[in-house]
Amino acid sequence: MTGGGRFFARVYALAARIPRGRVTTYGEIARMLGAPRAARAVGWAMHGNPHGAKVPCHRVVQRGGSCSPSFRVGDPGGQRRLLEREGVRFLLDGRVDLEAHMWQPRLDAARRRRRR
DNA sequence: GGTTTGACCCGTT
DNA sequence: CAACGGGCCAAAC
Repeated sequence: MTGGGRFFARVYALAARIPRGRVTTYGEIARMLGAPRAARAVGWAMHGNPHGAKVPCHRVVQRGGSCSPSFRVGDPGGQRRLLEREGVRFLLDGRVDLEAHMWQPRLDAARRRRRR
């Protein structure tokens, strides 16, 4: 509501909730926040991410599953390496298999309940 | 308080 | 399939 840049805070909070080995898209985050057109703003929040490693921004990819074009962690393809390290599988095109790794809070919660 | 920017998304060429 | 342009939104300058 009111005030201010709660938007960023919400983006960070949501991104921080992304489980390991799971990914989501900027647009999806925007949608969860109630602003389906604010994908750009989400990317911006990540750009100014003050929380550092607290917010796994590397788990946020583009809609098609491709890694962010300007994502630099010091090494080219660093994001992919990080994701692969978490067990995320990549397609031959170099894109994340969203079908398999798209973060779905609902399913994740259910999965936890089953202790999967 | 208007202008610029930016780690996006989608339709068209 | 790659390139281009327009739209949308929220912060920084």
